[in-house]
Amino acid sequence: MSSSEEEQPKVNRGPAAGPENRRALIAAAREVYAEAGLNAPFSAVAKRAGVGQGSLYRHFPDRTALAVAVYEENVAELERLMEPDTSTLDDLLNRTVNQAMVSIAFVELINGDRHDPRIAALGARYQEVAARLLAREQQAGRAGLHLTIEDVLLATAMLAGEIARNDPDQRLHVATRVRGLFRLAFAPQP
Amino acid sequence: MSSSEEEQPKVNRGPAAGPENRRALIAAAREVYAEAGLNAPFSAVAKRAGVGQGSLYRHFPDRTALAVAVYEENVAELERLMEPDTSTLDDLLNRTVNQAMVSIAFVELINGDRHDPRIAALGARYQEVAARLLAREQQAGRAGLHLTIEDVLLATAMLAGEIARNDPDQRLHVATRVRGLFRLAFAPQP
Amino acid sequence: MSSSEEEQPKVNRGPAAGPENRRALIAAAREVYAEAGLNAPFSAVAKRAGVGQGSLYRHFPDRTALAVAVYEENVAELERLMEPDTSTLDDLLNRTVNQAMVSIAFVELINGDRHDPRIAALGARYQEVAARLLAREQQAGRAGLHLTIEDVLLATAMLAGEIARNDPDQRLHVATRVRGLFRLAFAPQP
Amino acid sequence: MSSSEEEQPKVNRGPAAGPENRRALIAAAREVYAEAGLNAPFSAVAKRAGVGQGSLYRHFPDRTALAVAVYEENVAELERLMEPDTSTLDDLLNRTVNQAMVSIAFVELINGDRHDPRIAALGARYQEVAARLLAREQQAGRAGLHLTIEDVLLATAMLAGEIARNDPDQRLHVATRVRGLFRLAFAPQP
DNA sequence: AATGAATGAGGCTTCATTCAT
DNA sequence: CATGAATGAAGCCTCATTCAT
Repeated sequence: MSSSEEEQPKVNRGPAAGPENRRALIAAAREVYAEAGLNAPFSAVAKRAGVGQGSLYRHFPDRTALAVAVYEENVAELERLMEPDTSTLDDLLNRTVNQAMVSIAFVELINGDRHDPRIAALGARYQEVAARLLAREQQAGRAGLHLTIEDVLLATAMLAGEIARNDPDQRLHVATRVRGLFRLAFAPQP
Repeated sequence: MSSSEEEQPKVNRGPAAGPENRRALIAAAREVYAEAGLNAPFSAVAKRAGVGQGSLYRHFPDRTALAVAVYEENVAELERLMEPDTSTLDDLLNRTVNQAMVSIAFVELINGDRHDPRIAALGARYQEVAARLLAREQQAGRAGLHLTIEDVLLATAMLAGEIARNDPDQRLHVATRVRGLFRLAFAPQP
Repeated sequence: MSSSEEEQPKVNRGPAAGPENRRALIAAAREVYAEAGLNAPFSAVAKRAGVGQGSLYRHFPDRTALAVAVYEENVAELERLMEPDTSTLDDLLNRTVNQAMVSIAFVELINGDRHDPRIAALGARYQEVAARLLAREQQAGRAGLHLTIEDVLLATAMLAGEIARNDPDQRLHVATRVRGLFRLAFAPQP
Repeated sequence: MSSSEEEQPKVNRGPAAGPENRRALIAAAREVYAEAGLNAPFSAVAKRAGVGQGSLYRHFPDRTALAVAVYEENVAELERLMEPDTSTLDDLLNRTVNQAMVSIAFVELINGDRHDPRIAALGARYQEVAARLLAREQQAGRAGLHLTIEDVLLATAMLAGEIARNDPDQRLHVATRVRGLFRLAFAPQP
């Protein structure tokens, strides 16, 4: 019984643990947020990551810093996925649904304090993706010319928000109906 | 600071103060909720109402009881306004916008714990109003037959939610664009 | 549905209700104490008695006053039961067991603040009963001459206290063993 | 009041204070319990120890954890003292008297929620000590064969309980009389 | 004299944040 | 740089007690 069941007294591994801790914290935060929302006790993240409170504060001086780090990855994924010439607004909605269903807190963050520059930066990247898709779809005649980028952003925000509000077992159904509404609203008008 | 800012030592005004306190609490709650959302400290409501903590608990044994009392009035107003034969789905959206703009927390409540029977009751009344309007509009050919009552409820929830998320000076603009989207989605399909 | 299920708004019955209320309060207190001990919320008694808080305070200005009123009846019963020439120390132990099993709080009271004159008065009456029994038993040669009244009081107090500490389903067993010990200790010594 | 009564603004002394705080908390608890019983405000312990509320909770997540820590020491002492071959049941009673006189709450604890596993563990150790002594005394012919371990446990519990109920200046006297009773009850029967 | 609401102090517990090691 | 304990403010809720009616 030398190692597996021991109560690891958690030796100070020194500076080397830096980047590793950072990653562990982000991963832990993602889990914690998914379970308890953005308002989960900050300390719960440190505990789940198996890292000291102090280290958490060193890496992420406040709540937002951590949340931004977590969801920076979400946006990055979105950018990657929307890259190909063939991706559509519908893909964006689709991806939005998936991310929202996995991680409700993303919505809370994006819709939280939009004035925080760090959040605004994330938002800008998101908007960039949406703008590209919209332009392409309109040129292809698959999206109405009445649509603005703002409309698209509003639609994704509302879709994600609505999914977040519903019980997990309702989400698929809700997502389907809401996307139905937006498809009608996005369609080229006669 | 001669009289209004005094720290009233707060004399026991007796049972007569009961109904008055109840009203004061609801009013205070409406303000507090508007400023800080549904999760504002419960005690802040008592303080703002100028009422003891205990009295708050006597009148409203828990958070939800208070919120329901506050928003019961909103729903009642809605019922009254949607009564006339001439009211439309558009009126509903319109009213939703107004209420949401005044009191963000209404949305939080309705979308909060929908399993709480007290909240469900409020929700049912809301749904009743929406259902009546939808039927009438469909008969009049002003709403598409593809629409279900659920679509309408989702639309109002999303509209209100989106308004709530935005800064006050953005709300009118946001409301306008969102309503534009839903008008397209609601229209009779060719 | 005129009377049975109504939410009696509890009309102020005026002075007439005085004595009746007093009795109701004592009865309610006995129940409440039995369920939750002497430290049960004072207000719970008023509620159970169906009487206003104010009336409770009028009749019994403090916790002790109420408890004393409740257990005055216990002592009176004891006095009555120990009256006959044939009653023995064993009867006293027996009765002690019964009362303790019914109402643990009696023990708490007697063992509470013995300096409170009201409690002391109850105690004196109790002691009087015990003294009479002891004298009689010693004369009859059924109790050892080494015994003092204090011994008897200590024994009953400890017996009651021990019963009170145990789970209800253990009490009978505990009472039996403890009485066995005291019978040996009380017996005339060779 | 130059230095000892100062309102120390309380600087964070760092982790080093940990073990020291733990000891201070146990010591403070012992005092507080002695003065006000096991139900003394939990926070009073923190205050008396000169330690933050949070630290108290960190060291002892609940009331019972603290009480067990406090009285673990009592049992340990008992075990040590009853070790020698020459110790007797009388020594146990004697020691019980001493501990009870110092620390009333020990009795409350052991007799409190016996179902709590932590308390049960303490109780088991206590019982073990008593059982060993009883066996030895019976073999030596100094204790009656009618006695069971349960009798001994009941006797010590009642003795301690009775001491706890009395005013400090009465305790020695009470202890003497009660022990007299139990000596008779424990003696080998003719 | 009864009623029951009002009041607020007090105890509990949870976290955000700091800081010695 | 990491660690994890210390700190205390803040919100929660429950009563004991008072008092207008």
